[in-house]
Amino acid sequence: MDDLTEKMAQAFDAAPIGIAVSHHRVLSMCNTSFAKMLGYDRPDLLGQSFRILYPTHAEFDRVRDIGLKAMEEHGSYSDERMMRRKDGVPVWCRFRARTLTPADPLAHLVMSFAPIRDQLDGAQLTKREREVLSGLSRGLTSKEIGRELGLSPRTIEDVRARLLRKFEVKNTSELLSRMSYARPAN
Amino acid sequence: MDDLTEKMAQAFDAAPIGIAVSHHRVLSMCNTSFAKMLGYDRPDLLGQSFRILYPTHAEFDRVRDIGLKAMEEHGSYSDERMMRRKDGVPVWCRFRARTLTPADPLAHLVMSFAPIRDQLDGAQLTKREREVLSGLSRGLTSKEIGRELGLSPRTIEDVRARLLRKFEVKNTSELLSRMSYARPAN
DNA sequence: TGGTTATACGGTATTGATACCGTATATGAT
DNA sequence: ATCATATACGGTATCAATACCGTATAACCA
Repeated sequence: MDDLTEKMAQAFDAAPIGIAVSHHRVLSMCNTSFAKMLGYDRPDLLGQSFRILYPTHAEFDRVRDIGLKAMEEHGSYSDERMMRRKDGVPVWCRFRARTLTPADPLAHLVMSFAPIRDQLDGAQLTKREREVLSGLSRGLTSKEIGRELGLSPRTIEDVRARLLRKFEVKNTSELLSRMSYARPAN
Repeated sequence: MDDLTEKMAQAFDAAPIGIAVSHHRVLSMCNTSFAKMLGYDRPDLLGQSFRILYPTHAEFDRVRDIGLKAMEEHGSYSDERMMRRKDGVPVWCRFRARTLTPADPLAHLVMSFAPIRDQLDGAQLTKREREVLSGLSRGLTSKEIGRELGLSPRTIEDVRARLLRKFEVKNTSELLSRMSYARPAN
């Protein structure tokens, strides 16, 4: 094997950001940063379903279809999401994905994960707050988020109001300018 | 060479985030995302000084000492910085670095670079668009931004509408979720 | 020279966001 | 046990955002 490949493999493993490869939501490769970020050793993770890295099965199901359309069109997608560490502590991450198979995005995915807040901050957000935040960052209205979560739009407004209070911001725009991030260029 | 190394090298290159390795500020390895982000092909970059990737020599000097102390203590460092694309266009990045040689951090660095703003196919934001974006990210209304810039609120709405069209987003929330850290106008 | 875009401003109409009022249940902490 | 908080939902009122209609000027580019 050539020196170039060796160097790339070393850079992969030493990267200051978590990187993982999946095939149909099963992890086939990851670097040390990724494993450590989630409290595992790499051998524990290889071959595992991504299910164990999400807080709940519902969350695992929910995120599956998010971004599928963007990946079919642009080959890439990003958002922010909560991952679950081995000890159960939630980790709030900037997530970026690129598919190598745009026709069937989940068939071969390469992802990067960067923790954006310490665990304490992340843990302070409730499940509902994360779900609503996810919708807001995708530009959905209260009505649309309510439909997605099977709740009254009125309840979404309550949750959003709580988020605004917690982060001491004036409105949703200011909230998202603090919580969100950009899609990777390709 | 074993299959594991091969897989790691593939993941490195397909990662949705720029990754680079340097020895004393000379780039020894990078992935395709990194090269493309800055408008190069990888072979153009290998062996080059990082100098060419910064807007000015002064900026190149300035960032050298930034984070050195943090890396000596923790082995890693992160900030936001401006990189310079081959065509001269500045690119704002979330920068993360890990040193493999804490005693002399710059001796062996592994870095990740994530653009924090969409590239819009090379097109750039106008001065007005940046000014308005800055106001929006601070949660100001059109009326408030208009007052700040000495313009009619109506004009602010025009600029905002243009931003929404350019980035193909539904509303200001989705816009800001992609733009994070809007920079004040220059 | 005409076409495109950015800028700047006016109007109107509809929808969404935000802030209040209220009730109710469940949970967890002091 | 009481208090605080999260959840969930109803109403109303007001303001902002968004999408249209229009005009006008200036810059740049083929």
